[in-house]
Amino acid sequence: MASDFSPIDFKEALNQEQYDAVTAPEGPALVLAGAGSGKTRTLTYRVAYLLSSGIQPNEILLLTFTNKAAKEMLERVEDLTGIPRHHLWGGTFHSIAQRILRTHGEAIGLKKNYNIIDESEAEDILKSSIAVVDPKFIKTKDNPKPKVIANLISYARNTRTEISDEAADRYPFIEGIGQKVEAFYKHYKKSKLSQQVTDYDDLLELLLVLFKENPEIAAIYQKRFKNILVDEFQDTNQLQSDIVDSFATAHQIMAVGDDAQCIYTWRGANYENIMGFTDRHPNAVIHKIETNYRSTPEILDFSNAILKAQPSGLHFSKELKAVKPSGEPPYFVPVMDTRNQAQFILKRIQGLIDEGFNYSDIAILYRAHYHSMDIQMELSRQNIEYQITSGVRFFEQAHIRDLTAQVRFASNPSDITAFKRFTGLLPRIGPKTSENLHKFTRTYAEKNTLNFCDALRSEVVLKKVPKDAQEEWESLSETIYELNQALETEKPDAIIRLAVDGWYSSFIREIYPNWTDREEDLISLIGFASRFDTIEELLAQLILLASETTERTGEERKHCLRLTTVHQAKGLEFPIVFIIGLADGLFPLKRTIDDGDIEEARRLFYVACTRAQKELYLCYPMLNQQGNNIMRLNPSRFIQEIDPSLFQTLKIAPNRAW
DNA sequence: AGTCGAGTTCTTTTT
DNA sequence: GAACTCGACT
Repeated sequence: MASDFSPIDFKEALNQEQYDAVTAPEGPALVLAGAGSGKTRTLTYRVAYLLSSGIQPNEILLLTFTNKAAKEMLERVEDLTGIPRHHLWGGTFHSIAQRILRTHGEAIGLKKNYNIIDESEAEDILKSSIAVVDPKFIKTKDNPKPKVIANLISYARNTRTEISDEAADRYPFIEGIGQKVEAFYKHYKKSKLSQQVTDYDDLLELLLVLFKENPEIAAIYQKRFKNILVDEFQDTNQLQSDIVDSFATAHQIMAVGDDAQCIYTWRGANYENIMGFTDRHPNAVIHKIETNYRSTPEILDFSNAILKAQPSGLHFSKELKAVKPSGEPPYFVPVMDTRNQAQFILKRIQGLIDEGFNYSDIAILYRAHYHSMDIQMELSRQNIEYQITSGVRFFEQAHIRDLTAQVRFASNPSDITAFKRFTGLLPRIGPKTSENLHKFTRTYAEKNTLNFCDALRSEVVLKKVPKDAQEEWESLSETIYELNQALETEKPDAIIRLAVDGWYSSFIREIYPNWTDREEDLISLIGFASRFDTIEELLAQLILLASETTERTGEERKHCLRLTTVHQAKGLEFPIVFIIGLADGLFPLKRTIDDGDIEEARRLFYVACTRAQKELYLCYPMLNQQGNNIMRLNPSRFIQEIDPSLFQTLKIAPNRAW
């Protein structure tokens, strides 16, 4: 209990800037916290401060951008105050929305057991919708692909613009594209509702619909959350901003962010949210936190110089002030090519280890995953362990999705998307056959007033299954039926265990040569499931926690070298940072130069550099070879625009040892 | 009509 | 290495 904890000495724990923000009186506040200035610290102490001044845990809403951030902050609050983290409402916008919809969704036609689908499933549904609405559309070569349309729709929804306008904007040369995409979307929406599934954007949109149509439900939360805190405010989009507004009707909000670190506009992040905060909350107080505890003055000077190249007027002026002792200016390292780059980095790392650094002190950052290929190869060649926050996430692995699809379906038999996923594993069953089977079973079940999962294992249905699949079908349908029955009585972990031991366990043995690895994953899923009280909550979190990457080896890997994209490195810090591929075409990417947002790429570079505490290496490969053709590359424009006195160029002769 | 297999192309960022 | 295309096969 909180009383067991000695009162926190806020004055002692914080600097003046932080203290002012943490103890700010009621009313809207905007905290502009630069990189490394203790943003998380400020936010967690703010929560602790509120709690210590008598606010109840369930009166605080803490909205974060990632699950990781939410977890970290709640843990720190718990350490500080002793209040268990689950007493607080903290999480991503999506997970909070999910939580509320699970309770009140029925008011807008969402059953309690609705399922959340991921991006690829959403694409599949959209694709079938397009095929229904306009069968010729997909076959016409000049038309955008379903994936691109899905992207466009999502962007429009997140920025709260008309889908038809967005489509017409992007494809002015396609006749009537606006109406078409609009029609696709309408069908897609209907399809999801009939399956009782929601995509990511639905969670946010439907929450707003729920609040709008049911003011009495909205009032519950508006009244309850006396304090709303939003992290990474610069990366919120219009949809999220509207959600914040729908909670904070009395301006009881503290937004924390750094406009210089806005790197998600491609996902609809709206710079205006932070820049126009004081307009929407007229009495807002701005707190600037500019003391940087992370980096040497040299690294900070360099980072500040990146921002100086920004066109003026689009940002709050700020300059990070260093308190750390002086170090070496950042190294600019031209290398021949990416292989050479890998060799340089490995040699230098060896040197750093000899100097007494640990592998875990070192991070290698890059713009895109594939930039790290050569480094990865070199690292495994030399048997150096590394931790990579890779593109493939735990939940997205095929076997995890196969298994959860079964549980999902048993829990919500209208989820045809899930049905297609696992039935499609059987021979001679593709999307079409799967759909027909579902339709047939439904009619049969209705006629005989049978439970759907019961009907699935009947003789009549079996006869409709292609011959090659019938044997597997008997075992599969039995498992689905068992799962469905178990939902009533069993806990989530028991249900997952049932699925792991069922049809799928024999199936993976036949399909995958490395089935033992995969079975291990599935078994770890049972452990994960035991953390949840209801199967709905488990299924939701499995999707929403998708970014919780393959961390099962997490514990033993903590001590090793980190490879990560700049985006995923946000919020982290390392004594030694290597940024690789700093050439025009790689960072910024060619695509960004051609038709992207250079300003955002520059902010991304700023984020990358401000991760470094002691030493920063900027590697520039002069040649890039893709396939057979070799191309000359220019140094990244972001380095060229910086005063050369702020960094030192390292000349490495091909054979010179470090 | 729908599924399967071989061959080909191209790699952003995440809830 | 995955995702997509295209032609062959049931």
